[in-house]
Amino acid sequence: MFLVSLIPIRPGSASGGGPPERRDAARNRELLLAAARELIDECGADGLTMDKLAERAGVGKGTVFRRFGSRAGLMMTLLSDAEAEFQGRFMFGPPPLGPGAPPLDRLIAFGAGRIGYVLEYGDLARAADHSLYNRFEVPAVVLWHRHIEYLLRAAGFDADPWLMAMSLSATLDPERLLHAVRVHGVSPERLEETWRELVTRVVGSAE
Amino acid sequence: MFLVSLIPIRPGSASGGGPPERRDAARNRELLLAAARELIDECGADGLTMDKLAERAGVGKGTVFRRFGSRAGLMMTLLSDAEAEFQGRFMFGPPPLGPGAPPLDRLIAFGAGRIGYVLEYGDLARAADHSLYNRFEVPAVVLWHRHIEYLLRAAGFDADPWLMAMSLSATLDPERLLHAVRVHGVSPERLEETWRELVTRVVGSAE
DNA sequence: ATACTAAACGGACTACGGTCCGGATGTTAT
DNA sequence: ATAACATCCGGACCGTAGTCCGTTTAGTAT
Repeated sequence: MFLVSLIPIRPGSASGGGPPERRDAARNRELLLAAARELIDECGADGLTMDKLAERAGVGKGTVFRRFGSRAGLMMTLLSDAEAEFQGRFMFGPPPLGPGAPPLDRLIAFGAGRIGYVLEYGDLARAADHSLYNRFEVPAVVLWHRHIEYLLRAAGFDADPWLMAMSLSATLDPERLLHAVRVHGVSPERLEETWRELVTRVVGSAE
Repeated sequence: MFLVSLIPIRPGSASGGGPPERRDAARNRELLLAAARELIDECGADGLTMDKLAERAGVGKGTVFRRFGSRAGLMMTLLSDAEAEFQGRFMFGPPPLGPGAPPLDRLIAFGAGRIGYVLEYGDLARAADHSLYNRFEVPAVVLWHRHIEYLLRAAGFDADPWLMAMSLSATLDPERLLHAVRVHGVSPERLEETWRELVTRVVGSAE
């Protein structure tokens, strides 16, 4: 089963190609991930700074950035298990999220799944999204986009599915979802219902 | 004609309430705005730093932040004329953007107007959007949201117009629009067309 | 004019993300 | 075992947004 990484750099020992990782590097990665989880437990994802992380893990700051590339890269790594699980569900899992259900049902389920994911991981998901530069070029983000585009096409939506997929993705942006829930008290059910309404109408008129 | 400021702080001598501004403060504001426009001409909006701005204007850094609150606040101030003009058009101007046209036509025109605005001001609009904290609570942003919500209701959309307006707003986010245009070569016409498609379908099925 | 006060000033300071490079370390070929 | 080499390490360093507080100054009352 092919999964697309949330992170653009080597995720460990797997993912073919290059030479294997040196043992000290692997050890430091584990130290860093453990320290990161500790810090997030104590201070929340927003309270994690790269300096604190380096100190806690007992490594230099350069090591942190060599491993993860950026703060967002670190957050993506911490989410990669959950991300892989979600990818597995919408690509190969049971309907309606996985293949087998009508495209519209899959689209609705995809949004609900993504909303649940974002609300579950909260600040972590938001921090992982804050790439600033290539926020839209992260492999996993590209995959979501292509999945939505594919479902739109499958549902018979022919007018610029690529761009419409981009617009629909915008709706699921973690920052916006969390803001709606935390500041305006919107319930997850309302979020899911609005997504359902949105995609139903976008796809529905395409028949 | 009531216009809602893009910036939450006193925009100058007008906007009643508090005591008038001291003359040195007013002079420094003008110095800063002139210096900011110069720097943006020379280095682009992304190349403007608060230190360079303070130095160029010949004032202390503290003064810059007392005036504008943040980098995003400065950018909003620089955009406030254009923003006021846009507000005037969609609230009081001629149809289809202004009142008089059917709600759906106004919605379509609003998106097209906003797309044009974002593409015209580019990095400046993006920088102004980067508040990070209360990005969604800026008065002008709230106004756009309420305008979309109002038009949705007027068009007969009854299922959670507030949240649907938020979803539709997400589509017009400067970062996304600029990314689509600059990285993926999407034309403004395609953006407008997708917006038209989106709101037509959302509103259309509501009858 | 003078004294007084509230506002504004300036720039040193902090916090943070991210970069750099000389030195240390693991891996591998001989 | 040794040498050679690629990789990794650490932490000093940088640029930037934003804060703080002792000092200065504009407006005002006398």
